[in-house]
Parts: sequence; structure tokens; C-alpha cells
Amino acid sequence: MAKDSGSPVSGQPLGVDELSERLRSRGLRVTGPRLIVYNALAHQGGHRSADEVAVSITAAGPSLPRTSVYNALKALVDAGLIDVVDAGPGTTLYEVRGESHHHFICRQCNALIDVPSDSTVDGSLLSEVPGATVESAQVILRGLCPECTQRSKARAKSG
Amino acid sequence: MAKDSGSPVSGQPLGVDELSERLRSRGLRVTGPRLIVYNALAHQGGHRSADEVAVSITAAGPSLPRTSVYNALKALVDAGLIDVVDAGPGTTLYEVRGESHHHFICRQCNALIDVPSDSTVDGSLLSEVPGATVESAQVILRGLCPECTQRSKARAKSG
DNA sequence: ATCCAAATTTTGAATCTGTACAAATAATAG
DNA sequence: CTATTATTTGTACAGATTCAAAATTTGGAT
Repeated sequence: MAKDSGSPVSGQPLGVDELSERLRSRGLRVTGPRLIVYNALAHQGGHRSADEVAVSITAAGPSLPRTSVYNALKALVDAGLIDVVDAGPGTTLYEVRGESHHHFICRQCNALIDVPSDSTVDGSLLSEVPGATVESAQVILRGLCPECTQRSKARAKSG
Repeated sequence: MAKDSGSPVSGQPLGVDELSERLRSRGLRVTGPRLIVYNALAHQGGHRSADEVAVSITAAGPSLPRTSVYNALKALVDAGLIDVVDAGPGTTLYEVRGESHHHFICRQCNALIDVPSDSTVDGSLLSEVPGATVESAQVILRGLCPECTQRSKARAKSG
């Protein structure tokens, strides 16, 4: 569903030691599948589905059972090491936790583009719901990506 | 996944005539299923899954095949008459297109709450992607809804 | 009013994601 | 090293969405 490549907005992935510490600090054990899945996702970069992660793992050596990939992804999310990408309904996408950012989705080619978040705007969003405790704000922008915008303009001119 | 009822933020649904015109203006035919699905969604209000729409249609008379509901929903989205709700991965939810607004999702009770959008903030979001044509911006706010926030406070005090 | 070509609907089955469960296994405390 | 308990794994399952092919309907032309 989502066409996607590397991410222009990201922090650097964690090493095994810090990774382990973070897992333990949340009461989670450090296991093979979790390290493998995290590294696969970090190595691929960008936004990836559980299936894409599984495939890349298999490509790199012995494969992990599908269920294990799902389990590991869930554990990593719980540990705050990776995030579920807010990019609308459909297949769940994950990304290594890095700097806060938003997402742009092209309605034509489905490209998913990271957009640096403006902390000022971000701040105003967080105070928008009276009575509620707003913990995070994700923005989904939709429209035509730069490439499709170009193509669209070209088509309008010539024919 | 999403617990939900009517929407506090909405425009008034379109009549058959304007509905038809809008479909035609996008090269889409005016068909029974499309009108039925639109009206069902408009009548229910709020954020609804394809299944909820199908059920409400069946309850009101002759039922539509599930596939037809999906087809009609897609056509209506293409025509810009309804919107896909950005509320994270999972079942796709739809709503009649009305005033622009955002969504708040409670991490505890999964309540999905409409949040009026601040046009100022909205404006800044729309200009955030150089080269791209940003057509819409939806915001997903996450945290504790007012009720769960209350419960949380109460628990902190007493126990 | 009628006919035609193309767009849609319909039917039924297939697919794709994600989850539930129970038994086997591995990670950590002591 | 051993016990305890979290995890992993393999299998089965459920729900959402899509697909292919045949039947029908729409909108424009005759």
C-alpha cells in the first residue's frame, strides 16, 4: 500500500548495549528476535511494514517466524524504541524512534514523505483539546508529492 | 477498534442533486449504491467503518453486498464527498466531508473525538512541504480523553 | 423511445494483516 | 547450575479488503 524509501528525518539507531538497557528498564527481556527486528528496521530505515521487516530479515540469513516479528515489533513499541507511523488506515508501518516529525502522503503515487515538525505549530496542537491530556500530536498531510506536482503541471501545459 | 458516536464537528450533508452533480463533475456515474451509501453515512454521522455502513443500510431495507459498499465508499472518496479518517492503522473509517477538523484518540478507552481545527495552525501546516501540493492536513492527537483524565486524577488522589 | 459501449454492480472466492493459543525454549535471579 | 517465568514458535483463526468474471445499469447517441 505505501511506497516508501529511506527517511530524511531520523536519529541514529541505538547500539546493542543501549538497546538492551532500554528493554530491561521497562521490564522486558533482551532476546534474539527483538535485537534482530530492531536492527533490520534500523538498517532498512524509513517506514516499514511487519512483512517488509520479515522479508529483509530472511534475506539477511535465517528467517524469523511471522508471529515472532509481530511480537518483537510490539515489544519494541512498548519499550519506546520504535514507533507506529501515523499514516492513515491500512497496513501498520513502523519506524525507528528519532526526532519527532510528521508525514506527507501522495494521493497519486502513495509516496510517504517525512516532514520535519515545526515545534511552534506542534505546541499549539498540544493544547487544542480542553479537559483532555494530549500527549502527542501527529500530522498527516495529503496531496501531490513534488514529483507528481511536476508531472501534473507538465500535463496541464502540454495537453 | 474505535469507539465512537455522532460527530460534534460536521457540515450538513448534500442533497441528491448536488451529490449527483459532484459525482458527474469527476467523471463518475450516479448509481444507486453510491447514493445509498452516502446517505447511510450521512444519516449515521460521525466516523464509520464499511461494515457499520453496510449494517445500517441492511437495517433500513434491502442490503447491499459488502463489496458494493466498499466500491461505493471508494468512489465517494475519489469524488471528495467523504473522507477517510486518519486515526492510525486498523479498520478504515469514513466520514461525510464537512468542516476541516482533527481527531483525538484516547489511548485508554479508544474514544475518537473530533477536534475543531484552528485555521491559523492549519494554515502553517499546509505550507510545510516545499515542492509538494498539500491539499489537506489531518492531525492525530493522542493521550487521555477528558473522562479518562478525570478517572486518572481521582485514582491518584484516593489510592 | 431505444440501442450501445463503457462503467458499475454483484457474486463468490482469494488474499492479506494481525491475533489467539498451547507447547517448547530461552533469559534472568539466586 | 537450577528454577521460574517471559518469550518464542507453529498452527489455527478472524476480520477487512481485494479480485475476477458475469450480469446489470448508466448516459449519450440514434
